[in-house]
Amino acid sequence: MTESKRRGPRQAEAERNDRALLRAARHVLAADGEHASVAAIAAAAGVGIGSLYRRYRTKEELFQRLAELSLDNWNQAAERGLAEDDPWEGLASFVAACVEFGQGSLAPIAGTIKVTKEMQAKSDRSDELLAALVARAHQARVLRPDVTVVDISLLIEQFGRSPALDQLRKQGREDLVEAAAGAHQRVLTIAVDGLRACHPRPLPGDPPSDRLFTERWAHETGQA
Amino acid sequence: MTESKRRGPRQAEAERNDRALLRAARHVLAADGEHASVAAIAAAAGVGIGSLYRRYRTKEELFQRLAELSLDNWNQAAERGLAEDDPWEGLASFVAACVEFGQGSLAPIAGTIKVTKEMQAKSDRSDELLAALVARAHQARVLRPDVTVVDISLLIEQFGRSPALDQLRKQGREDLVEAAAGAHQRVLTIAVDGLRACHPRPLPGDPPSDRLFTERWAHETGQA
DNA sequence: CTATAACCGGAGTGATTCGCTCCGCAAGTT
DNA sequence: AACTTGCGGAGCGAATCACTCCGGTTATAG
Repeated sequence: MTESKRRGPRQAEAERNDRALLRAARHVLAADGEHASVAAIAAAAGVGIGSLYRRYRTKEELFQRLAELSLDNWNQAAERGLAEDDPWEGLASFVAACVEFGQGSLAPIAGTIKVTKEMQAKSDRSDELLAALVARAHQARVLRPDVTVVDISLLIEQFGRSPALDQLRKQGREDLVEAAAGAHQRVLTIAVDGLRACHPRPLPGDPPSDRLFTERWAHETGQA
Repeated sequence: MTESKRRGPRQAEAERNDRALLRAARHVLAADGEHASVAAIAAAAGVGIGSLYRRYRTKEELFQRLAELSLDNWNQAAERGLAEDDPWEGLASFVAACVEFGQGSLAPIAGTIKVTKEMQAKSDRSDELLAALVARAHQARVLRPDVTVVDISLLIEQFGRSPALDQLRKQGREDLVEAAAGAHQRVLTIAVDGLRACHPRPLPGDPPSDRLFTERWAHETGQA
């Protein structure tokens, strides 16, 4: 074999484990918050602690990678949404994709993430993409007129976790996890329908400031 | 004074502290999940650890009291909602009251609560009250026809916590807490509007099973 | 088959945090 | 002043944390 990919006998298993780790980290982070332990993450992924530490030198490094993946997922979902013809469906599918990924699971560790220049660029791009999605929906008059970009972000964060799902998963009730996921989808559908332009009454209070997001992330710019 | 109430020189301070403790416990539980420490709760309430343990013999006893308060609040809110003339306003105000109380903050400790006969009675009553609220809204044709009692419960649980609010509170950014609370209200208004009967399309998936709730609470019946 | 390289799992380690106790002190009452 | 009641937090053993280290296992090469 002259392939440049395979570098070891158990490379395939290693890649599977890596994916399982990142997925498990989201779930455990959602269930346990910022105190989520590496032991719990490794156990949820079905791998040993040693395997986790071979890939990520520290817990922070794993979380950093998770934050990067989350931003990538956000941007990809937004691009797919903009590629759709229907402005409403584009926005709705974007919200659904972010929720399904579990975008809200990293809220508890937001303050511990180092914002590198690379991350900052991705974050800026995510702001632009969401603004474009919202503007397009407003122009098509399918989105409630006083809904802002921040409202959408908060809605995604609010639904980015499911307390019922988290707890059932931790209890090991895998039989109910699917039902809980379906129920979560239902409630999300209800909330998204509340964004439609058919509701005449204005939203209460002032439009929310984006400081509700910017102030929650660390701003020390390390190196990429 | 022949009053039977005052039993000591600092009784008033003690009552204030007790209220502050219960309030702080909800906030810390929301922010830290099931691993919330008594030290964090006492600090958030502005009292010493000793004062906490004089009122509650163990951490579990405090959580137990919190669960009882939560059920009481639920039932009182439901009764107020039924007392309103407008079926829609009655349901909406019930949901808002439960969300504001932070009903969702005890989801992480649901599995650790002992269900006494007293609690079970209150829980049964809460089921009846919510069913009545929902049935009345359905009969008035103001509630989306395929919305069930479980959907409403999940919506309340979903909004019973605000990740942004929790994190800002933990960071001590009291200046932004008010703004975050207002923003949370906005998003809740959006979601509740999604419950209105004006949405013709059916909800996805099967109606959710109430096992999503019953299976998450411990069932060992201790004594009241 | 054997040898070897790559990767695995988890027991062990020092440091930290946990729930909880105990006690000296402050604040009211008489 | 004497006394009662509640206060705060230092300190304790136990539990848990992030992380290291190494003997075992699996897949390929010869």
